Amino acid sequence: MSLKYAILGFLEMSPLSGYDIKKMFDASVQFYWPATHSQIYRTLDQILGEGLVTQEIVYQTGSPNKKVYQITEEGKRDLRAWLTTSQELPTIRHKLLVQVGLADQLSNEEIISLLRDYVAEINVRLKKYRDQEQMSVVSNYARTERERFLWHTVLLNGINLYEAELKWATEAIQGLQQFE
Amino acid sequence: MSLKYAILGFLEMSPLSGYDIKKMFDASVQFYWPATHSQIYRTLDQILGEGLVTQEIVYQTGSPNKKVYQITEEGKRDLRAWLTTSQELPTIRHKLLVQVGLADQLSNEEIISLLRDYVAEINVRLKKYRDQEQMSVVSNYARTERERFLWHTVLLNGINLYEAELKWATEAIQGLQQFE
DNA sequence: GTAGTCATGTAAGACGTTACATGATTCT
DNA sequence: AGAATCATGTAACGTCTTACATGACTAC
Repeated sequence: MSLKYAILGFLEMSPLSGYDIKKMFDASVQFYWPATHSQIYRTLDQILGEGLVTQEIVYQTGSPNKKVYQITEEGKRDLRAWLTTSQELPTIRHKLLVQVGLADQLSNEEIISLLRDYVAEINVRLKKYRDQEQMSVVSNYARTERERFLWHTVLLNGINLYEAELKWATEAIQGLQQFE
Repeated sequence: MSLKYAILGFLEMSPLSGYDIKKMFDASVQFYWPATHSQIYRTLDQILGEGLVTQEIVYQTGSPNKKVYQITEEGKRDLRAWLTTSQELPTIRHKLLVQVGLADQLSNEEIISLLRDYVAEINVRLKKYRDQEQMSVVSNYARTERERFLWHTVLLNGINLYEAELKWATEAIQGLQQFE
């Protein structure tokens, strides 16, 4: 149930509709906490039931009506409690590693092809991270210098991680060549 | 459905019971593809129905009877097809990063405490990886030099990854100190 | 005696993905 | 004419986790 807290975290900055929240996910936490709109709408219903948010229907002409959510005092307390609780290490389900571990029945070319595809996808991902860094999507929301620093720290994590993967993959390709 | 292929991969090395498979998961892929026994038994039932494995009941005295599974030709074909298919980048759901992104409402001490706990858990994890490297659990199963290399490559991935995380976390702690 | 290993399973619930469904407005 | 944006939702399905359930044997 971290989706719940990510949503509460955004609502703590300002009241938002489900649609707005989805956009904020895509513009920021997308890569380390993806969420679909169905998930978001369901979770909003749930936390509304728990009294962590209130809902206000905004009638619009030209665009569809929307439901704007606001965090309650109870929601803030709940969020704060979660934010100060240490979490367990993330579990990564890494298909490529499963493949590499079982790959002795493949040819070198086949394994290298898997690794090269991985490298290519990582480069795409890294570019997205660097674009985010440039555009500073997040700066629009960040209210303090410290908050900007925190978001930047989060971004750096992704860049570091994928650079480490890149290094690993190229070394693996090189190492494989001894089995020609 | 990668669990299915991880299981087929193990069965490709030798016939095994569900219990054996669970032990092999824990001794090798544990950190990048965890699985519980309920998941494994259900998946075995499923792939038995698909004709990818055959089942033989081994009656024992002293220990409970067991069901030993063997991969079929169809299973081997299916496995091979999956092994040569490029997978999408793994999605990591990283709670700590969600917390850090929303952490501006916390004090420096509170954030640093989160990061320190993270560092501590990573050190535990790294130790497990290094033990695996020493004990070479996998060497017992590896039939060729190349297979040993592949398993080692997989292990290295984890070590690289967590070392990158360690570096990131210590830098984050340092960076935070400018907001005293 | 009590904890651990061997060995299997079921059931409920939490969480996530994909597809289906609608409909006005605006931009190209 | 077609695509994108705004805006919400439901339903089915797939996957994963946790708890419940049993029972003999072995080692301390």
